[in-house]
Amino acid sequence: MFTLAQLTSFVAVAEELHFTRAAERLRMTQPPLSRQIRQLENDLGVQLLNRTNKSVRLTPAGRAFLIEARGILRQSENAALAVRQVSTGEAGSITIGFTAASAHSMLGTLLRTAREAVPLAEIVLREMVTRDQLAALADNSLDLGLIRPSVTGPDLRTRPAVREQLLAALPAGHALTAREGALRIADFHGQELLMYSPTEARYFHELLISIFRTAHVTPVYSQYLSQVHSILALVNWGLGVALVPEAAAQLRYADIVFKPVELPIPEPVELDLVWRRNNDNPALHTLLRHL
Amino acid sequence: MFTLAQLTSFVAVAEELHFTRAAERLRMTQPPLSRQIRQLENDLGVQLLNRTNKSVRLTPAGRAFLIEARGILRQSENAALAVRQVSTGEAGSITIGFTAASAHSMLGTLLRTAREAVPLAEIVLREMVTRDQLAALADNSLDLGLIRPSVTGPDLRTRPAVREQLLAALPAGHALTAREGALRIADFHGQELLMYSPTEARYFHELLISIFRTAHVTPVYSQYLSQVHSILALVNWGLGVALVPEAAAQLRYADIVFKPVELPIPEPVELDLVWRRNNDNPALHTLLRHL
DNA sequence: CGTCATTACGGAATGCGTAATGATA
DNA sequence: TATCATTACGCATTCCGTAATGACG
Repeated sequence: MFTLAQLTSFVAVAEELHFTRAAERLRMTQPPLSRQIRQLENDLGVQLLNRTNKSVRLTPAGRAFLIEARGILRQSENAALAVRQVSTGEAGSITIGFTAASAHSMLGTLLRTAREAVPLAEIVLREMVTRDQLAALADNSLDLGLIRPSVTGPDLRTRPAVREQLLAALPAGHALTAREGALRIADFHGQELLMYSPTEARYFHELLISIFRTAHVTPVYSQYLSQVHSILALVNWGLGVALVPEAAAQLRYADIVFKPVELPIPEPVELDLVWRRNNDNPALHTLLRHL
Repeated sequence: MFTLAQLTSFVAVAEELHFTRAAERLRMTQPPLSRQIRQLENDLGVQLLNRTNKSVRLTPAGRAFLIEARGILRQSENAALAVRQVSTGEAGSITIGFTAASAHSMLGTLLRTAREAVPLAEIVLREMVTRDQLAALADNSLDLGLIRPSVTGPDLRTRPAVREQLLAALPAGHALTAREGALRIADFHGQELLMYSPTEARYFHELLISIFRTAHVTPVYSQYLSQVHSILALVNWGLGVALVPEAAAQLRYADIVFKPVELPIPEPVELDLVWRRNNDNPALHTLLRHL
C-alpha cells in the first residue's frame, strides 16, 4: 500500500506538472521525488503521469487518483484535528442518563450548558432508572447521570444539581383544594396518600417517611408506585393525594390541583449529578467545569 | 503527519486490545508495534490508549480516532482499487460530444453500449457543433465526437457510425404531399428549398449540392440555415421544402409531412465517430472495442 | 545545447527483530 | 511470580541529497 507522503508528493507534482518545482514546494530535491512517484505508480500498478522531458501530464487514471489522494489527505488532516479536539474536551461524545422525572427540572439546563460548553460534542441521552444509571456508570457506558441521592461506590463522584420543593397533588374537588395558601404536613393526617415504592423509588419513599415521622403525622398509604407520573395519573382519577417534586407540576393534568406545602426544609428534594471519578472523557470534564 | 502503516497498527491494537496479539496479526514482533503506536500518539499529541500492564483500553480520543483511521484506510483501499479500474478502462470518465441532429440517431445506441461496455464509467455529454468538437478533441477536453464527415487532422481517428436516408420534409398541404410512394430528386426542380449553410452546415450543404448537380436539378435556394431544427421550423411555417436526415423525423411537427426520396445512394448521410489517436483514456478504448 | 527527468552512489535515518528490563495483578 | 508492555541495541532497509547521465525540444 502507498504512503501518505507519496500522496503528498503526487498531489504536488500533479498540481505543478513539473517535478523540479514540485520538489521545491516539498522542500526536497528532485530525484527522490521522482523515485517516490515511481514507487507510488509501482505500488498501484498504474501509470499516473505521462512524462516527456519537456512536459508532465496526468493520465486519466492520474486525474482520478488526484481526486482520491486529495480526499485521503484532507480526511487525514481532519482526523488529526478531530482527535485533538476530543482529547482536549472541545469535541467528543457525552452520554447522559436521566430519570423521567429529572427531565423536567434539570435536563433542559444541562443541555443548554452543554451546547455552550462543548458545542462540538455529541450529547447522547438515555432514560434510565437510578439503579441502571449506576451500573452503566460503572462499566463506562454512561458518562454522567442525573439521579436521586443514593449510596454510590467510592469511584463515583456526586454533585448536587438542583433542589426542589415538594408540592401537594390533589384531585380536583378534594377538600384541601379549597384551602388558602400553603398546606401543612398535618393536613395529610389520615389522607389517602399515593406513596412511592420503597424499592423502586427508595429516595422519595424514605424522604416522605422521614417527613411524616418527624411531624408525627400518619397518612393512609393506599398504593405504592415507582414513578411520579403513575402517581399523578392516580391522583387525576381521584384515587388519593400525593407529594411530588415541583418539576412534576409541569405535567398538565385536567383534574389535578398542585399546592405548596410548608416543610421544615423548604426544598427537600435533591437531584444529583454523578460520574465516575476515573472517567477519562475530556468532553465530560469540560462540561463539568461549566456546571 | 502520521503514516498509513501506523493507522493499520493502531486499528489492530484497538481491535485486539492486546499488543502481543495485535503484533501477531500484523506479522511482526511486539516491540516495534509499541513504538509505532507511541510514535502515532506523539505525532497526534494525543493519548489513544490507556495501557496498564494487564489491560489496554481505548481513551475517548482513541475511540474517535479508531473510526477515523478505519475510514482513512478504507478510502485508501478504495482509491487503489478505483485507480486500477480507471487504468484498465473498467471505470473512468468519457466525455462525448454530439450535434443536436445526431442525438436522435446514434446517441441512444452509443449510451446503451457504453452502459454495457464500461458500466462503472461516467459518461459526460456535451452538445457542440462539429467544429467545436474537433477543437475539443485536439486539446483533450473531449474523448469522443459524433460529427458529420469532415476533414480531420492526422492525429484524429474516424470511424463511420451510422448511415441515414434523406427524407423530404414538406409543409402540410404542399402539392408533393399528395404523391404516392417515394419522391424523386427531379420533383424538387424549381421548388423553394430550405438549404443548409455552406459554412455552418458544410457537410449537408455539399451533400445536397452534389445530389442536385448530379441529377441536373435546380431548386430555388430560398434560405440558408445551419441547424436541422431551424430548417424544420421554417418548413412547419410553410416557407419551403427541405431534405433532412431521417433521424430528424423523430421530431414531431404538426404541419410537416416526411416522405422518402429515391436517391442514387440510398443512405447518403453519414455520421462519424472521431477521437484522438493518442487519447490515453482507457475507458474510451474499452468503449471503442465494444462499438 | 539547454532544460529537466532519470540513474548512480554514498551517508543518514528509520524501522524491524532479539534480548533485557520493568511494572502490575 | 507470571504476564505483558517498554526499553536497549544491532542490523537491514529505506530515503534523502549530490553527482552523473540521458532524452527531448
